[in-house]
Amino acid sequence: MKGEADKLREIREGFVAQWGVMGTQWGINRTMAQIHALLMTGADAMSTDEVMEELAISRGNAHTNLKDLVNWGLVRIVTKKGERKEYFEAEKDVWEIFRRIVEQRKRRELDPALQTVEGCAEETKGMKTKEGKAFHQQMVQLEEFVRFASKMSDRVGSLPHGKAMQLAMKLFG
Amino acid sequence: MKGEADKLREIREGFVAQWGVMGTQWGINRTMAQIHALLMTGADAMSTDEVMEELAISRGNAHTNLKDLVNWGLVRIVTKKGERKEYFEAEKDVWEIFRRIVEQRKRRELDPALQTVEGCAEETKGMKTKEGKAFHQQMVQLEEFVRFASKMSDRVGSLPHGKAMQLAMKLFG
DNA sequence: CTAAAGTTTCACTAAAAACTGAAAAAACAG
DNA sequence: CTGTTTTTTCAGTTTTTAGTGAAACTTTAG
Repeated sequence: MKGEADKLREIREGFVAQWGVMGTQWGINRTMAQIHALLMTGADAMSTDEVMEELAISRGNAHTNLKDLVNWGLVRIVTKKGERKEYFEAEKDVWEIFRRIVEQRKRRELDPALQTVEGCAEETKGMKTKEGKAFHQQMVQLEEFVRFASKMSDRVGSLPHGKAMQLAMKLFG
Repeated sequence: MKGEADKLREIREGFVAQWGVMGTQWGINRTMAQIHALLMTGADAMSTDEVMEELAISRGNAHTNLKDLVNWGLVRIVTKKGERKEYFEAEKDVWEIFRRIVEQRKRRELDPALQTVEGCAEETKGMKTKEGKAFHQQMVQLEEFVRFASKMSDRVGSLPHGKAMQLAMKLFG
């Protein structure tokens, strides 16, 4: 008969693998998503070596992706007293995870888009031809939208979990 | 002296190129983003050959990405009377573009995630160990969140432009 | 039907991204 | 300091994804 611990390990491995696959579809690399899943579902913080072992990946790969996760604010470094090694621990609160992701994506995707679109809108401001006006108009629309999205991201980031849910539910029924 | 048309062409080319770069960061391939930018900022629908010419890409590439854009609902096929060729025309309304993207991403990213997480929550339902309970709890949290996100996506998709802005502004100031 | 125009597919190539493993650098205990 | 442990970097390799171009297929005009 199979113990509960074995069954859990199996299910967890399945989750980690699946999360990895989904990561690739999200435009995140597989390893990073897998490490995240692993840390998110584990009781204790893990060392680089433990992560390497568990996922059968190289040190370089483990290291880079752990550090990337730290940069995303999804994982933090902890140290155990008397030990020299770094351990990694994931943020587990789902709303907090969401906030961090929104924040980063805003920074990486929205902000650069805004710059581009702003520039194009500015440079076509006074155009007189039909094409020029249409292009300018399109850029203005886009700019407005990106600004809006940007603002929304900021707001989401500043709402605490419960409040957000409440408001959103009121808004959308 | 440089004419307005020339300047516009230059700016537009810049926009198309930039949009392509941003596409890659969004996890969308460069060509697809470029074609989208091209069609979004042009007055008329374009044929496959025109797109090939403008972006200096192969027929296969142009074809595949145009069809992908059609599948995303961001571009539609139009035919000119008396002509046999297919022409492609982009949705230009920014809010409508946003809705389509939300809809597709939900289908491609949220729905599969929900399945995975649901499964893991279900399979660990009755677990008795500390680890088992913790894992289950984490899965339940995730499931709730994904369901919430899913619902929000649907709601966004069903709101008309003006209404959405209004409501959102009220909500977030 | 036949031929021309247009669309789709696909084996192959090119480019980009991810990963490895080992060496270098940094941190630290004694 | 010196030796040991741990972290970081990076040149080279593998894997994955994107793109090419020509052939196959489809559609329609004559």
